[in-house]
Amino acid sequence: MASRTIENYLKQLWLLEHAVRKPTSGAGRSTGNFVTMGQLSESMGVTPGTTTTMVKAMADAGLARYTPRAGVRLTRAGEKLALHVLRRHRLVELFLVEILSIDWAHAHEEAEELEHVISDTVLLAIDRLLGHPSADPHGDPIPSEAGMPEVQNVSNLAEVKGGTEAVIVRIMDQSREFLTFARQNGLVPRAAISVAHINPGAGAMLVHPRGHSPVSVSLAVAAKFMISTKSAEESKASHRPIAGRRAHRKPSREM
Amino acid sequence: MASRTIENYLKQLWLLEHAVRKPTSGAGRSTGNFVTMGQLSESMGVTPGTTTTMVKAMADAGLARYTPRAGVRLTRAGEKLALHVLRRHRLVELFLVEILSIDWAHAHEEAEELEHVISDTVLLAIDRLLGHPSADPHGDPIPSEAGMPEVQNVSNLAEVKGGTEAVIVRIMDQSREFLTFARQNGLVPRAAISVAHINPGAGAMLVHPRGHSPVSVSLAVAAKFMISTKSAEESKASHRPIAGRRAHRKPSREM
DNA sequence: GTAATAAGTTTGATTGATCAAATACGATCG
DNA sequence: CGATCGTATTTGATCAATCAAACTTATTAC
Repeated sequence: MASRTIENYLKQLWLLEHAVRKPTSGAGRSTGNFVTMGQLSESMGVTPGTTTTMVKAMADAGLARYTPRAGVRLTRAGEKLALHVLRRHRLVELFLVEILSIDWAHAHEEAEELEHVISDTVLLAIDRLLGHPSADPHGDPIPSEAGMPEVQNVSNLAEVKGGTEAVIVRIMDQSREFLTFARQNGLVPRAAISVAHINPGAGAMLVHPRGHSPVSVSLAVAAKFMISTKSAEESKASHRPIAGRRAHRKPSREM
Repeated sequence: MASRTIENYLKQLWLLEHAVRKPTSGAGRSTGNFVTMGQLSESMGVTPGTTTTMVKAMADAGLARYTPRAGVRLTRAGEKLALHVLRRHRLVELFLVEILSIDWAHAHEEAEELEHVISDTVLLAIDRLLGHPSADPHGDPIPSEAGMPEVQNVSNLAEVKGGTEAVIVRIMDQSREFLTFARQNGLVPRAAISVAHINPGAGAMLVHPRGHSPVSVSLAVAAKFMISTKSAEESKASHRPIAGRRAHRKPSREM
C-alpha cells in the first residue's frame, strides 16, 4: 500500500488536476490536467527537488505518468487511490461534524490525519451510520467506491434564469465570514432554493431559500454557490440540509 | 511531541512494567518494574539492537531511565505520555465497538492506528459521547487525564466468600471461546453478580449474574474474572453492562 | 540570437527507524 | 577460576522523506 506521504501526494495531485483554472484562461473545469512540479511542491509545502523525487517514485509505482519539465498526471490506478483517500477524508470530515459535533474547520485538520488510518471496515461503518451521504459539510462530493460521481446538472447560481428551482450542492468559498453569512441565510448545502428574480442592471438577484426569508445577493456572491437544478437522483437523495453547527474557521485549503 | 514509534514503545513499556509476573514468582501485580531489552524487543517485534537504540533515545528525551545491561523504566513524564496513549487506545476501542458496531477483536487493531492520530478535541468528544466510561470492552480501565485510576477493592472471583455481591470489572482471558462463554452467561464487565455458594471439594462455585441464570464455574475459570466488591464509586457509575455484541476473535495481545 | 530569468532536476547530506552481524558482558556450571 | 552461553550493545548499512544548493533547460526580452 502507498505510504501516508504518497497518499497525500496522490490526493493533492487529484485536486490540482481537477481544480478550476484561472478565470482569465477561460472558465469551466478541466479533467485530468497536467500538473507542474511548481504547483505540486507549492501545495504540498515541500521543496521542488523533493517533489521531483516523489513524483518519479510515484511514476515507478505506476501511480502517475511523469514527463520531465512538462508535468505529471495520475494514471488510472493513481486516480483510484487518490479518490479512495478523498472518500475517507470527506466521510470522516462529515462524521466528525455530524456525530462528534466537531467544529467544521477543525474537522478538516483532523480528517487530514484520520484519512490515512481508517480501514475499510470502519469506513463502511461510518458510511452506514451517516446514511451513505453524497457530500461532505462543504458540499464537496464524496467519491463512491467506484469513483468520483459524475456531477450532472451543476451550474453556479449566477448563471441561472429567474424562477429557477434548485438545490445548493456546494459552496466554493470556505472563508469563515462567507460561511457564516451563508448559514445565517439558509444557503447551505442541500438547501432547496428558488430564484425569485434577477436584476442584471443592479448586478444582483433575489434568492429564496425554502424556510428562510428571501435574500438579495450580488452576482459575484451567487457565483460562489454551485447548484443542481432538479434531477432524478436529487429527488431520491436525502434533503435534510447539513452544515452549520457552531462557528467555522477558515480551512487551510480547499478539499 | 513523541513520534508514533516512540508512543508505541512508551505504551508497551508501561504495559510490561505493570504486567502480572509469572505465577511462580508470587501472584499480585507490580508497579513500575524494570523491563529488560529482551522483553521490550520481543513484544515490539523488533531486533534487540533497535530496542537499545530507541531506549537510549527515550532516555535522552527524558521519557525513560535506562541502565545498560540492567533494563529500562519510564520516568514520570514517560508514564504520563504512555497513559495518554493508553487512554486514547481504550476510548477509541470502546467507541468503535459501541458506536460503530465494529467487531471487538478488529477494534483492537484499528485502535492501534487511531490512538496516534486522535486529537484532544476528538478524544474529548468521544469521551463525552460515551458518557465518560471507566473501562474498555474488556474491562481494562481507561486512564483519566490525571493518570491511571487506582484500582481499589479488586480481587478475583476465585478468592471470594460465599454470598458476596460484586461487579465484574475485567476479564483476563481474551480468547474468543472464553469471551463467548462469558457473554452467553451474562458474565460481562459491569455486570452485577452474587456468589450463591462455593463447593471447595468440587473446586467450583455457583455464580448468579443479575438477570441471568446461575452458572457453575470452576475456580480456575472464576480466577479469570476480576471483580469489585461494592464501593462508593461503583454505586455512582453507570451499571449498564457493556461488551458483547457479535462474536469476538482473539486479540493479538492484551491491552 | 544571445542574455537573463524562471522553472525544474541533480547531488550530497540529514533524520528516524530499522536490520544483520560482530562484539562485549556477566552469570552459571563444572 | 575459567569456559560457555545467553543477553545486550555496537557498528555499518538501508530505506523513506526531506532540504539546500548547485546545475540544467526552456522561455521570454531585447
